[in-house]
Amino acid sequence: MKTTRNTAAKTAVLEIFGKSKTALSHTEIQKQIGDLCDRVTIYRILDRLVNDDIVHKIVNLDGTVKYAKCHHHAQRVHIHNHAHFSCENCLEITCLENVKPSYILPHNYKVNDINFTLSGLCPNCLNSNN
Amino acid sequence: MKTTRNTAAKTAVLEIFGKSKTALSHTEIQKQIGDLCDRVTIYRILDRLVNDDIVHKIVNLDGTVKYAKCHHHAQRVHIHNHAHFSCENCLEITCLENVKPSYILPHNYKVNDINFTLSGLCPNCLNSNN
DNA sequence: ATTTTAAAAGCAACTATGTTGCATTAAAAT
DNA sequence: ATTTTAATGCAACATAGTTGCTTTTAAAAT
Ligand SMILES: [Mn+2]
Ligand SMILES: [Mn+2]
Ligand SMILES: [Zn+2]
Ligand SMILES: [Zn+2]
Repeated sequence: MKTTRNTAAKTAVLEIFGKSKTALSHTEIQKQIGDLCDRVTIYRILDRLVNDDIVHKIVNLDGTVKYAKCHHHAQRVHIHNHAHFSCENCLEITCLENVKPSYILPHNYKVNDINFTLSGLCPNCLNSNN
Repeated sequence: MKTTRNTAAKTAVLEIFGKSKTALSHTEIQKQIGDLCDRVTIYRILDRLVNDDIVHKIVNLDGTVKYAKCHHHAQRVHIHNHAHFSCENCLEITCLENVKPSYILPHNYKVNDINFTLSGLCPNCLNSNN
């Protein structure tokens, strides 16, 4: 069993996630980290955090990849089956933890992971853009 | 109104889509196209086909982007709200045209597009792997 | 407290994917 | 046949992510 270590960089990344209400891309994290660590290190930290079910990965229709903290640890089978909203205007991606899709799958499919992303206009942009 | 033209390259791409039962990446199409046209041309054809609602774009959790023919033209509001299945073993992505997620969104969100991708093991790989 | 060990980081080089500008070609309307 | 402009080719660029290898360092063992 390989142990996971608490490094300065990892702590900084987790702190950034803690402060953010929206999902963050590698680049956005890098901007906040500055030169505290190398950009490769951020990639590796994100990989580890995803592996340890501490953050989850969100892939948008435009190809951008973002990460957000998990708010639902207890479960044994850890699937992020909630929706994500991607605003085409402000480009923010938010977890909609309470929006869970229901669907009926044909037999003989084994689902390990779900990516459910809705794009459009978020409440903020819908109001101001009218 | 700008008109769309039928070129040799576009015809070839459409033919490739016609023959394929699974979704195709730019690279996969390029391999089949050979040197019939430049790789940039394939990108531009795919963009046009997506714009014209002839194919739709699928983004997988591993970041790979694939395209598949649309089988549902008639509708006015053209949203590809069906599920896609991405097999972690054979790496094929298939449209599950009949699997449509239902979900309840909070007020004030305007949805323009949906990306709903399930990853796991497809029926083929589930059988042969165990 | 000191030593050990292997996880994590730094750095450079590389790959993969997608984009842009501009000159040239060719589909299709006239 | 001529005209128009969508589409292509090509080169250069941009961005995101990966890999190999050495060095550093967290934390376990002593
Ligand atoms: Mn989420
Ligand atoms: Mn589809
Ligand atoms: Zn917004
Ligand atoms: Zn499979």
